[in-house]
Amino acid sequence: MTGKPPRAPRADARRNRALVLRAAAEAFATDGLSVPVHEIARRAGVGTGTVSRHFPTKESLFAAVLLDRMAVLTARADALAATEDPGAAFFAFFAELIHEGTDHRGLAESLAGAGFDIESAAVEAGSDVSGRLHALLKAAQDAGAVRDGITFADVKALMSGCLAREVDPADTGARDRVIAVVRDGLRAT
Amino acid sequence: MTGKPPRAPRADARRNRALVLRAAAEAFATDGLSVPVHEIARRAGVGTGTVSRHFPTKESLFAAVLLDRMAVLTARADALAATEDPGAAFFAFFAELIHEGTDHRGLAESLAGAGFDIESAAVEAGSDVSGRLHALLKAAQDAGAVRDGITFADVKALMSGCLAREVDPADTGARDRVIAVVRDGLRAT
Amino acid sequence: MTGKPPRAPRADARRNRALVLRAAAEAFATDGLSVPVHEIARRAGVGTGTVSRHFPTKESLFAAVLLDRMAVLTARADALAATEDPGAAFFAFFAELIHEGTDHRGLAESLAGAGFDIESAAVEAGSDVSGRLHALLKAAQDAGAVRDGITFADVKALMSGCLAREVDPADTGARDRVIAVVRDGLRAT
Amino acid sequence: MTGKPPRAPRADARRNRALVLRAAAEAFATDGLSVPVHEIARRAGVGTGTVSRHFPTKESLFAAVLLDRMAVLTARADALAATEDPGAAFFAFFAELIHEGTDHRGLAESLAGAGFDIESAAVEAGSDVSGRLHALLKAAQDAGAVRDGITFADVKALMSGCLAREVDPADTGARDRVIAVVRDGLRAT
DNA sequence: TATGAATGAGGGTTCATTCAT
DNA sequence: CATGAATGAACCCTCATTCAT
Repeated sequence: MTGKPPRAPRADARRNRALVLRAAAEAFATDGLSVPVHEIARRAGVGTGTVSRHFPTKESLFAAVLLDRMAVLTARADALAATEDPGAAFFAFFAELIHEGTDHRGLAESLAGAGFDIESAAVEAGSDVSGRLHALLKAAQDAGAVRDGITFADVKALMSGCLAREVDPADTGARDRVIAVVRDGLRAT
Repeated sequence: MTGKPPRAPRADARRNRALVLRAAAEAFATDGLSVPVHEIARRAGVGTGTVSRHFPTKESLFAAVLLDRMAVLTARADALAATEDPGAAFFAFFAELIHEGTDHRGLAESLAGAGFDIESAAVEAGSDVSGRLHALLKAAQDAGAVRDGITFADVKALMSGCLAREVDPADTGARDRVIAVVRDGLRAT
Repeated sequence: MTGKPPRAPRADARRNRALVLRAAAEAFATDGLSVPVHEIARRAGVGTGTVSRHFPTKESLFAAVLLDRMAVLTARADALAATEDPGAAFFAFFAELIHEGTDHRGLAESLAGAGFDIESAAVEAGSDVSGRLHALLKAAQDAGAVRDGITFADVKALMSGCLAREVDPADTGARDRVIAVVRDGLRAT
Repeated sequence: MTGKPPRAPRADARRNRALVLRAAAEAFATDGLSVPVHEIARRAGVGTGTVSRHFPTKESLFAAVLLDRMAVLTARADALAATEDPGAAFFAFFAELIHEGTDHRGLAESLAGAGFDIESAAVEAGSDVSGRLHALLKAAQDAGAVRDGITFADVKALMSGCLAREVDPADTGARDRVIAVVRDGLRAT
């Protein structure tokens, strides 16, 4: 009678998946994309096979790590999109993305073109932080809060600059300073 | 006495060194830091052993590649430092660095923290593009052309943003647009 | 006394055993011995643990698959042994074995010495198709229908030739042609 | 002046290549296709990388092993083709192929369809033992020494039978007995 | 008893570096 | 000095088997 509909995943499987995801996020952030899968498994306290079961390839694991963060960010973007000031919304989301990515060496590497393609990772998983950012940008431009001519690609590049490792992760002031520079530069003249 | 006075390198050795350096610059730029040493040797038309002889490690080869470019840039910085407008000098050098690094995937990766540490590579080789940029920055700040509080690290981060692969290398306009944003953001308020 | 009298297996256990056996036969035949146990479980619609419970190792599963077919063949051999013409009986059984094994990639691989040892698999399970074939061979030789000197091992080798994948499974003619060659070659001179 | 024409391989490289080839032939023969590359390297007394350098994939190594033997056989076939009796030539070559393959478990597995595809391995390397056998077969059929209707595929299947591991490699008599059966069966009626 | 998640050894391959030629 | 073959650790991934649920 129960047939074979995809049953809910077992509790331990879910827990391990989460453990792996957390360990991977940390490992990618700390050591970059070149961290061995083996090391991720070790940190998660599981066997390498368990990692592979949940995430068939290393790339898919990275995609999942990004997705995990992105889910939160997507929601945040939607909330901001509903506020009154498009310019403020865009810049707030921009800053949030930066703070999110801070310390994440893997993310920075991916943005820089080393290792995996970040955009395809996001697409693969169906997330759309990019889309949200794009929309917020357009709204801000329509409202005159961001100078015309600036493209979405430009914004992404500037983002990657704010995420650069040159900015001391422990130094919140530095991060904010760089963000401020970009923000002021983006404002309409 | 006859021991080991640093004899002048043989002519063929010098030529090979140059061949390797050129091939490496191209390879790192095109394929990123993960390009095999073997491939660099192939492009240079020499054996892998020759590469290793001149540059004991892959990292030292990358450092040498950077250094090579840096030598040119250092001279350019000195010329700019002698001009009248410190602000213009700084921004010109900044833009020049960006254009220099454009298309250089290895450089972008290194800036993003993937692979080798760019600063230690520079230090190792004794070059001082960083020092020049630092000095130009300071002069510009003293002249009130760059807002106070901005640190050298901030500038490097913003540079890496301008070098991000998101900016289409073929699209000069895009590159300049991003540079303009950063420049305007850096200007004193 | 209440210890462990070999209780009759539960109905669902028996059914699952049969499901696994059928799926395994198909899988081994189609994909060869290297088919993953996981895949067999999937085809059977059971968990991998269920497969392992009934057949502790992959090899024992393969042995069981062979045994299953062998049971039918043993009966057939006994029927043929009761007929009048020993030569005809032997050759008929020989052909039957070939047709049985046709298309069975796993069987062919096993005969060729890849993967599992077929003889020990049969012995392990107590089946005796080999014994039947052996007996029929001896009778045929005694009747002068098969040349002397031919051993049982020779016959098995020739069988494996008739089962070779070079013979197009879809081409009944080819199969029969090869069988005919072996039959004529085996006949007394 | 010498430019860069493919220079003759170094002496040690040639020696190692030969060592690997010999070790591989032995290993494949003894242990079958599933023998680890690592084990082949161990037997050859070289590192695993050396094996990979000479033979980029395991399959290419197997192909080379076959090719090595095939080169000899091709020459032998050509010699036989020049003799007077096409029937004798065909059967002699057939027997030679069998003796060649005797004991070679890897070859038998490949013929049985496990592991690598033997035909494509041969083709890849440009050898054409198959072609030679085919030609000898046709000539023998034209001369009336082999019954009509028999195809090349039939012959290959029967060959694989003669190579079956059931035939004790140490028992030359057994091998010859099986070959005789096939030969007599193939003769025109 | 059934499940399927977990295990972890082992697979083939790559590549920076060394060293005999 | 130049060469490029040799090295072998390390990589990611597969899968037969075990065991908690």
